[in-house]
Amino acid sequence: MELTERKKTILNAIVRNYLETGEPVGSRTISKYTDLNLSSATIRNEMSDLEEMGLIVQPHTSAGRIPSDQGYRIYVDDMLAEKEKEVDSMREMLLDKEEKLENLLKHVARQLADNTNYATMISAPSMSKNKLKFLQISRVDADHLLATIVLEGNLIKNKMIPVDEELDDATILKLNMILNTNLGGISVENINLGLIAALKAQAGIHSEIVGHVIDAAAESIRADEELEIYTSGTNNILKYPELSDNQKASELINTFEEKHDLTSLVESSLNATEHGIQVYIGNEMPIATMKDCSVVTATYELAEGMRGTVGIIGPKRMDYDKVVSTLKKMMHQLDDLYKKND
Amino acid sequence: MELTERKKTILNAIVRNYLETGEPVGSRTISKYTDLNLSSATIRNEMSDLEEMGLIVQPHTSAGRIPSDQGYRIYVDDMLAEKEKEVDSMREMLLDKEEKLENLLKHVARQLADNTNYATMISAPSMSKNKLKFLQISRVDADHLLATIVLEGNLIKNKMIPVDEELDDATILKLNMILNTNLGGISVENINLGLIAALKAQAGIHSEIVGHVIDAAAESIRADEELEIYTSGTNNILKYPELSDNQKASELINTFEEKHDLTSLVESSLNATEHGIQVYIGNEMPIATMKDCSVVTATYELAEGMRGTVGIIGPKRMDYDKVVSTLKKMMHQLDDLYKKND
DNA sequence: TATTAGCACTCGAGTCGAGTGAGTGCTAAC
DNA sequence: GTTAGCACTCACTCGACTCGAGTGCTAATA
Repeated sequence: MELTERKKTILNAIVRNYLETGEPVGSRTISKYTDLNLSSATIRNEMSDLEEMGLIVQPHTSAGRIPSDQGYRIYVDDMLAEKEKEVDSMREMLLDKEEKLENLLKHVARQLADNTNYATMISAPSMSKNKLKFLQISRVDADHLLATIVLEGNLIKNKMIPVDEELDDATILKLNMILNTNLGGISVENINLGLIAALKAQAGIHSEIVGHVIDAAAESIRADEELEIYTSGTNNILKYPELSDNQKASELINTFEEKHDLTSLVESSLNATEHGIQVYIGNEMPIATMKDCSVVTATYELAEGMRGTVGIIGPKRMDYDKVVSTLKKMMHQLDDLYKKND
Repeated sequence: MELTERKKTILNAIVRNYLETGEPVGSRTISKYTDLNLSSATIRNEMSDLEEMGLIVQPHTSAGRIPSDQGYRIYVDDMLAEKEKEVDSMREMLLDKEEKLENLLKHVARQLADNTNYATMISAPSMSKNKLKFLQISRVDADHLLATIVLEGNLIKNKMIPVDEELDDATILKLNMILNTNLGGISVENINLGLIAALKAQAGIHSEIVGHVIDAAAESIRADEELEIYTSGTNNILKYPELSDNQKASELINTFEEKHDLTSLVESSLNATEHGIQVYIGNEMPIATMKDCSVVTATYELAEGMRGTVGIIGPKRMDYDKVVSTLKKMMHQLDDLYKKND
């Protein structure tokens, strides 16, 4: 069966109405809601078709219809196409460019949650493509060295390295020289075994320490990779009856607190090459506990390769329109912020 | 009216029973539950007295009784006195001593949540009494210095310092010397204006940079002070009907996510000098959103002055007994961990 | 004097059935 | 192709009713 223009109009009307009320919507409502000037009976016929096409469903006989995941999908795709052109003004969000990255991210998450009344998440930018800018080893006490690693974008990592023998200043100086000349400007993912071997050869008897530093670099970056996700507005979930069922809500809240599961969403979103905004509806989601939710994600990029994901999580009947606008706005701000910052 | 031994037994029985079932408990139940061998009628008389004394309340006429905050208080105090002696074996919790502090704390929070089925929080240890161990300034690029600060216990802080003029190696070496000789071994709270002035004098034309480093030290430590609290098991709140009312649950979850409000609890607990364990019941709590909860807190100390708080948050009818045991056990482990580690 | 048995009373929770209304599908007429 | 009309479905509401756990009071008992 073909999805005629009229069917599309009716589907849109159903989705919109349902987004507002959260109640199944009936034929009579649509017959008044649209300017199609059709009687409820006609609408009923069309709705019957739409149901057959799998775009709407009836929770039970003699109830109105609600959109299926597929129905939402069509609505959302249309909306996104529409949004493409639209330049859109909304309440300015305040971002302070002087904040530490961590605080900035938390701030973004909170602002989005406050603006939308949904739960939000943001992942720290992935560092693996980021380049090493500065490395340094310092002697902290008799049996500890401190490795300090600065990445492009001035992100800093530290790692304590236990040592058996105390190193003298000259050795440390030499090691620092070796590290910086060989690794400066190299991206983390490009540090390969050959490079490591060459470094160790140069370090001579202290090759072990070089190994530690490299491990530290790799490890501390990878550790972050896994887990740095900030969330906000988790409690908003309880505002939507369809999610606040105890069992579901509990699982959702746990997903947000543990954060681990959210990484799959982040990855999925980062891998999607299309226009920044990505929408996952119900079962399209890579996370099982979220099958009753929708998520709108966007990808931001602070510097070459430093990309992260922002996501807004709500019920399937979330206000996609507003969420997409808000996200786009936020993305612009983040972009601006970085460009000025650099 | 006096709280006779018999009344106390009955009160205890009521509390215990209510902790288990969450239902108001009636006189007949108690008459069987205790070995007092009293008829329900006698119990009723006693209960009537207990109610008059404000230790139990009736949710409505013709319902059983439930403990009031005051009633819980008596029960808990008794229990704590009892626990004082008890050495207690329970399922070993796994703590890996090699973890980063942050991960260790998260781990502790999660373990406690898993073990108790309540929500948990842990504050990072307060640093202000901690001593500076090692300071260092490095030139990262033409217009940025990196200040690295290591505290006793090997906690590391970093701060980027923008500079106008590029400093030569000799100057940086000199500044590092000044910083380490003057500040090494000093606790953060003991850095006063006189000391700062002396430092700046020594630094000569680079006094501004010294000021920045000190600011960085103070600021980064204070910033942590405010906010480093980790939570786990927030979703457990929804397991208890008396808390999972939408409005209350939402506020609670928010308190846990924003974490800011939890600081008052941390402070209150740190200030209480008594035997490590502290119990807050209902309105005794410094946090308004938690007036239907109880919190059991414990204080841990990793090093001289580095004290933090662990808290377990549940409904007023939480299993105080188990919670206290679990907390004590955890505290021992943390203590052991540090002593071996050092 | 303390304890107990007995009884009337209260009140929340659950069950049942009738009534209501929003909604559908189908059919026949326009 | 559209519409009016009608029978039918089904969740929801609401009041009447029952049930049972629990209380307080009184009078009898040890």
